[in-house]
Amino acid sequence: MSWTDERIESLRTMWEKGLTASQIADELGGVSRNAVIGKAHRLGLKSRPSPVKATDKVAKPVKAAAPAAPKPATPVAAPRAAAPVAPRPAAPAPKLDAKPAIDTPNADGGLGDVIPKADQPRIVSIGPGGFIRQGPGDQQAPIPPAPPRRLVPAKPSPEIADKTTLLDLNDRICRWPMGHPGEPDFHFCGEAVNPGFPYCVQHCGRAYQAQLPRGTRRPPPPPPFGGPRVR
DNA sequence: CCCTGATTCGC
DNA sequence: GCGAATCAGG
Repeated sequence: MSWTDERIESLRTMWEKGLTASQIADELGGVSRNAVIGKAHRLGLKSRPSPVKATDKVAKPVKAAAPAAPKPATPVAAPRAAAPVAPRPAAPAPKLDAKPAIDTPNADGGLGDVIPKADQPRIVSIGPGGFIRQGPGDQQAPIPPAPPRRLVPAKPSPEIADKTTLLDLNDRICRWPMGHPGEPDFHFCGEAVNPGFPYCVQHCGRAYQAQLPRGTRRPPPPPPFGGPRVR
């Protein structure tokens, strides 16, 4: 697999959403966790609560320590420690624990209890497929074209026999995705659409809320549509 | 052991 | 540029 623009874009999004490299690799498919991390770094986006931090304690007695002897001309090649070990940056990250527990698909209908995030400067809503909708003020990339994740040939299986599949979509039923493309239970909402919109009334609320007039106090932050990994 | 991300380095 | 191998903390 190669890093197409789409795949890179997905990688960026997921990485910024806090997904682990494994999850991202899993989601993208065809790449390893390492590949994802490597790519992320090459893209410049890095640094995230890493389990490995400052190794300030001892001068890495990993291999070929030899702190005293400046190794004049060691015949025996010193594999990795050949270069002078520079002190690691060790960013003083302000301890932010707790995983991104943002993913809590609220059951339909009851969006009553939601935690009013006071420290959230701007409202970011999540679009179908877990894509972030951005306000007019902070557009950054032309991602409007359909969220192209891996699409599978809509394999018919007993589990989705009564679900709304890709093939069942038409302009009168809600096409809000439930689950993730490629997964066995992936299907669409299937409710009657809110006339003029591609989604039912309820999902229109999810899809368009970020575009409501600024004054409209409508904090119930979207129970973010399942992050990639709902199950 | 498992997981995580960071880094190195041969390709 | 890519990613396996490796390292290192949880």
